[in-house]
Amino acid sequence: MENPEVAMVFEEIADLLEILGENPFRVRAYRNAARTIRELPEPVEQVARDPGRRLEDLPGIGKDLAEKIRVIVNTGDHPLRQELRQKVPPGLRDLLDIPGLGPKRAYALYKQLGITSREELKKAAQARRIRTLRGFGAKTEQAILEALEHLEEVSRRVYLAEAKVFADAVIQHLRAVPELHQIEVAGSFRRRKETVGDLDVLVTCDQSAPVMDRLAEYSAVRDVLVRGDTKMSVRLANGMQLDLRVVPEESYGAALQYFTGSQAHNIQLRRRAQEMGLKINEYGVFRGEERVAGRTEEEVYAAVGLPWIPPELREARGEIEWALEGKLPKLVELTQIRGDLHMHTNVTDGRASIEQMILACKELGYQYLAITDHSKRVTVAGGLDADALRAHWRNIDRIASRIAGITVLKGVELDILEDGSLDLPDDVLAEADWVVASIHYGQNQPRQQITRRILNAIENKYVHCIAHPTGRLIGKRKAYDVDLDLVLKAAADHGCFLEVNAQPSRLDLDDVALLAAREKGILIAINTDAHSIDELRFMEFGVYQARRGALEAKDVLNTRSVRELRKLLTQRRK
DNA sequence: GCCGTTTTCGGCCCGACTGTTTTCAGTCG
Repeated sequence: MENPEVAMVFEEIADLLEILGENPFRVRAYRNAARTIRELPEPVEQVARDPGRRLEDLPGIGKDLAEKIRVIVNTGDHPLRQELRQKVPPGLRDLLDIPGLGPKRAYALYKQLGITSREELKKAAQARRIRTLRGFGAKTEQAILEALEHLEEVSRRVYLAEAKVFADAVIQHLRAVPELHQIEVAGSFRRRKETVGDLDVLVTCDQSAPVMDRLAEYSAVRDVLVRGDTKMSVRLANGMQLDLRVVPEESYGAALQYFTGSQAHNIQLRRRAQEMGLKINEYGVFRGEERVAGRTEEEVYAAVGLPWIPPELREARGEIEWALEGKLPKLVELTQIRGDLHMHTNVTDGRASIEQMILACKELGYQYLAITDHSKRVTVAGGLDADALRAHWRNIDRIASRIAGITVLKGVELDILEDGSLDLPDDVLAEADWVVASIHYGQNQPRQQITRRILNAIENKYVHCIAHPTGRLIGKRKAYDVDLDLVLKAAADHGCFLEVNAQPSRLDLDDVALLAAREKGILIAINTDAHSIDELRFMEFGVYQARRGALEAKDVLNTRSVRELRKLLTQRRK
């Protein structure tokens, strides 16, 4: 049983308990457990079945939840969920996604009007029956109707890359206001999550009116939703909501910390403050009435005895412990990237020529690049057979010899075929400087089969790296049903590299997998998989994902010099 | 339901906002 499945049982139990008005801390315990399991880098089922391991050692898992996990992995479900479903129709959970509706009101709607789905809710609202309930009014009823209309848009998350286009543009637009001092986008955007729901923009300024006026007239603002003295919300052209908050200078750091989150990180931080007799809120760190910090984030963290923690790590995955022990990683930075090892040219499905790609990489300041066009199986992309590939490589050599100051590796994106074999024979691969292997076909194979395919590739010494190792397309296509734990183990054992694919829709390996890969000492290549010159700029997003996985420069293959790189590639083939 | 060099019981992050209400519960981030 997969971790997300186990986590979903606990999530549902948490929702149902909450709707029933159970102890909120008991609800939180189930949610914490769900999160722990979802982010566990190995199958929780494996921990449960290993007599040498204790589920109780996992954070937030005590005796009771450990037993429940055992029941779930053995039976696929837990009686408590069934019991709760008797008391609360499961459809009621769907109401929790509607802004303004929480567990209490959802239960009131069910108890008093018998509503058990969004559809029934809509009918009741249209019939003006909701306003008759105590605690509800005409405004709430109207808000529910509107929320139901726009639910898809409201709950939509966009790729970080898309959010960044808007965030950068808004910041640039607002900077023109002379009254503006500081401005930054907080929230999950600042933590560089792979998708972003809305933008939280913080500013300090002499007067808020000119800043808000300027935002209102921005071309990408579709609607102004709310405008007060210190807060303004707008809807952007792509459907995203943007919240602008004006905060006092002396609270800027505290507000930035607060609005950057994550919520789980903030809870841990505040608990620590509490133990020290302090209180943290968005206005500062307080001892009694006295503000002891708040102007900068560094100040806020220092007030609770911690160094500043990079936003990408603020997910309550042990970063506060790292900070306390002086073990915070020195995260890899874009400027440390010396080359890009996965890209395509117009010889297969790319848009730019060999020469254009080389020149563009040189322009980016890289020391090297690898050209990795598709192998023959990928027919839709015009994949190359052995002869065509050899000719392509000769061509690359010829063009590269004319361009000084950058090293060009002759590579290939080698298809891992459905039967587990590789698309080109070893003698051809041996002639390549660099081989990335990946799956394009047979993505729906059962777990064992598809895992075996990837292991075959890892075990072949001519394969340097596995590209986009899970094949997911965020929000569009699920990952292959691959046993990532086995893949990581094999990669570590065989010295095979794994990729973070920097395409905004891919970004796999993801942060959680990277944390596990880092533990195992696997070297990660951050590659753009660019199909055009523009896409070389996606490197930034790959680096963000690597940072969320706590990777340092030493953990990343393509921070190495050409010499070191060549040495590592040779080692792999021994 | 979890957790503990102040605790095995009594805590569990914190404040703003909204709409509904006459002092606040529910929701949200």
